[in-house]
Amino acid sequence: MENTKGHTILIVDDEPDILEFLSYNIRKEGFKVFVASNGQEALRIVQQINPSLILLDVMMPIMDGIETCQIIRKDLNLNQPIIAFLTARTEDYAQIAGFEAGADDYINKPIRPRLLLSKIESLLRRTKNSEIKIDSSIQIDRDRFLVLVNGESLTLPKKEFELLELLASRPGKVFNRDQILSVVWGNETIVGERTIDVHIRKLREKLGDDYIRTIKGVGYTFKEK
Amino acid sequence: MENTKGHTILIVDDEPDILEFLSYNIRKEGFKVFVASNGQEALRIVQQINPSLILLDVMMPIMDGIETCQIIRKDLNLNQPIIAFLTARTEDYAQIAGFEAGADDYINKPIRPRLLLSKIESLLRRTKNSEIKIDSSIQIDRDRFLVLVNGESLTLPKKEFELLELLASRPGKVFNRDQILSVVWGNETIVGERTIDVHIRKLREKLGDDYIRTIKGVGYTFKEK
DNA sequence: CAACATCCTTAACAAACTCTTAAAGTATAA
DNA sequence: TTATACTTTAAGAGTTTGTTAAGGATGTTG
Repeated sequence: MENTKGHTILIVDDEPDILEFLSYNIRKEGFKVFVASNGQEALRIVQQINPSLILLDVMMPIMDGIETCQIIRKDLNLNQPIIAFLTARTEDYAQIAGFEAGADDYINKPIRPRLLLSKIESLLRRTKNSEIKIDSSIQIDRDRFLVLVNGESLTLPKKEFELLELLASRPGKVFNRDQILSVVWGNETIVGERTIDVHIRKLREKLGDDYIRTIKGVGYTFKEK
Repeated sequence: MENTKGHTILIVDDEPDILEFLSYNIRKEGFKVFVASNGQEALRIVQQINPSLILLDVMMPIMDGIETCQIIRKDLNLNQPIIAFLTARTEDYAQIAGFEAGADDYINKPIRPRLLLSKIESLLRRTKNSEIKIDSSIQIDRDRFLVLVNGESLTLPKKEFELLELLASRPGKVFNRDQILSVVWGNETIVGERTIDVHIRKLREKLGDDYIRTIKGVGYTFKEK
């Protein structure tokens, strides 16, 4: 996979302190950073630099983040950037509006640099990676929580999706029950012996029996190729 | 089976506390331990020490674990190490990305020393490369739990697979019944005298009679070359 | 807020598969 | 030849997984 460094990032916030704090930290990691202090300014800059990622404050004078986001999403000439909103924890209503406007993620203030940076890297990685294409007959879209099987699109419940995502991330590899449990359920959660099987059952019901194979005494594997 | 001690382990994490905690515990068990605090440093050290196993934090500054893993996996000059990711359960996306990047396993934080050590031992027990290639006519793939014989792929039951794995791990070497029992069945399990023979029978049935030879009064051996 | 829907988990039983054993047959070495 | 060690077969004991239904938790809608 490609190095995430060298990407262009635009930060939009009306508070100069935050702008400086963020740009300093992000620049230090080797990204190209541009800044804007309101939505209008942001739009102008976006046209010129075509950033890979925009960190967008929600509450700003002149033009707020949600409006800005909507305008960017409608602009078909743009190489659509990843957009992450910066919000205070209390503005939870904003998150919903934000997703509707086309945001990819949220970052809560106060912002911890280290967490921010790893989130940025993971967001940038997602550009290339948000779709797993197993073969022509099945596709997994992480952003939309969607699975395409033979042209039909399915939305799976969370656990089923995560389980499928894990198995499909390495077709052919056999995942044993411990590995499945600790990825999908976490190490602390204790669930009964049959829980995995039931979810496998449901996946097979929805996808067809050809995709997931049982290796008895070992685990499960997603069909290769 | 070979002692797992004496292996070289590289631990990579940006938090000094974790680094110290882990290296103390792992060293105590007799492993050679090296440490690095980010991906770049890890890459340099890997070149020099060629570790058997790398414990790799996902979120790190400068270069994160996933990128590091990808680079290592692409380096054909390297004797490919086993790679286990260290993750917090909340970073669920990272776990899956980790598998895609070529991880063999992952260990969830917070880390409990006992569990960690037993996981390390079980990881090291695998051969470094997950494929044993005996010759052009037979191949054993642990990841996929698969045996390729003359182009045909077989999935063997667990015990048969483990037995074959043992014999094939050192073609030509004669394993006596005690050795086979203690590796495949474990030292505690007591099974009858004929059990091994029956499994050998089944293997010969599936692979053909040419691969496993009986040395009467001594044990079994896998054909050399 | 009641009624309804969805998801996750569990429990109980069924089904499938694996492993072990016993028993009888065959090869081998002394 | 005869004892010993291995081979082969088949049955059933044992283990693992599949399936179904039901209940609790949570979310959604009128």
